[in-house]
Amino acid sequence: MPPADPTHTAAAILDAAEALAQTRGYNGFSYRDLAARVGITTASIHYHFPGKADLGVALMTRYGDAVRGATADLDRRRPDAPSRLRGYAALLEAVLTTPADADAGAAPAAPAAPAPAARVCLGAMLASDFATLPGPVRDAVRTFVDENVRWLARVLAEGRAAGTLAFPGTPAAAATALFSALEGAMLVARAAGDAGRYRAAAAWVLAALAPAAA
Amino acid sequence: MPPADPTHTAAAILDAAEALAQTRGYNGFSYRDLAARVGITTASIHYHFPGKADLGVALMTRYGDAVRGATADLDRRRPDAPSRLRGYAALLEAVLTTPADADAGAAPAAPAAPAPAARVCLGAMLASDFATLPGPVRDAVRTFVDENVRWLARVLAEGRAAGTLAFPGTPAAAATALFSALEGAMLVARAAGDAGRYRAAAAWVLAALAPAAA
DNA sequence: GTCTATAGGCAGATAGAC
DNA sequence: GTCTATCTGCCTATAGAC
Repeated sequence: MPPADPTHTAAAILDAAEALAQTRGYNGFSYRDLAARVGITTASIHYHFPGKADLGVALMTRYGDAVRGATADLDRRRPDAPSRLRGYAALLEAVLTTPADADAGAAPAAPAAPAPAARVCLGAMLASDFATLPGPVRDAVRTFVDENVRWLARVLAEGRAAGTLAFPGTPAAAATALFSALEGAMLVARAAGDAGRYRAAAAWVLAALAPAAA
Repeated sequence: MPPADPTHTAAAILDAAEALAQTRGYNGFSYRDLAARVGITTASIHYHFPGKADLGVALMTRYGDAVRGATADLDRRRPDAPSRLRGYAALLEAVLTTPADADAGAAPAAPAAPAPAARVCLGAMLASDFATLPGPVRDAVRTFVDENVRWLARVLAEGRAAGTLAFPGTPAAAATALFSALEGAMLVARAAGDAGRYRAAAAWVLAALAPAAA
């Protein structure tokens, strides 16, 4: 164990925080939880992230970077708009099916936790906690939502122009609805304890965007 | 002030708890917050609701009852499926535009709160908090989601049969997607600080369900 | 029913040694 | 960088008087 590697430690903290925030929300985990999972003390975490707001911003920013990278990949590797949208939906589905304790070392059997629960897109979780978020974290959440909706709107517009997609209204409105449906479906699927609910909702929205459908 | 009216006091507690839970989530408010708003002490609240789980169940159940009443009204008063769906969307929009402090007495200027934030459907808020919810509250959330999706599926099926709606897939899948989109749109709209985002998303999904659209 | 008083625990955060 | 130790404040909850 390399006891001195700030980058690694910070990343490990963020990994643990991400898993916890995606399952329990911004107020649902503490420095104590992180410390236990990463294997250091809370004071050490404060060294890397002075306040929880700093952690929150770093978390949402890193997550946004990852999603941006993934959508850029879809732009490169997928041939048309429908395929890109399917790829985006699959991206979120992967979050939903990633084990909640898929990083960090500890946290074997929950001592007093209600029970396990699936992960949800970090954007949806922090949007739910919006009222209690520090200002800077709010800004990061807004940026994440805007970026995703803008990317979807662009893909939607391209698909319509190419004739591979058909839908009423503006691409922006459709993008907001699509993003909302996917994020909402993650919450519904988790509450139902059935990832199939997400798949069904995602497939339906995508089908509704098909040129010959509706 | 009638100092002895259990029904009224319990209702006042639930009113305050509802407003807080819709803005800040299940873990975002305390007995102390409620006590301050209702004008009694935390011990008195424990008299009406022994534990927070009891409060949570009562909260979600009462909310579900109210929505059930509203959908039953739509069944009675609206002539066709599209109109009923518009009414349902308007129902949720009303939640979003209801001031967060639309009940209880106190809570004038927030002393250390990040800022005000809109309400969101209680079902969406508690679904976000799902991992941290006591078992009985989880069950109540599941029931709420199921009931709403089932109602939407029934309306969707009737609309398709009557030719007033057209959509791909099963009514159940469409209902899940529709519900997810509306709930998700509330979160997006609040994060954006713009209720218009909800309206745009809701209008789009409803347009996508029109017989001639897509 | 509502109160005062208090328990016992966890939260985020800091000081200072190593 | 990481630690021990500690502070202050909030949380849910209970005991017992009125």
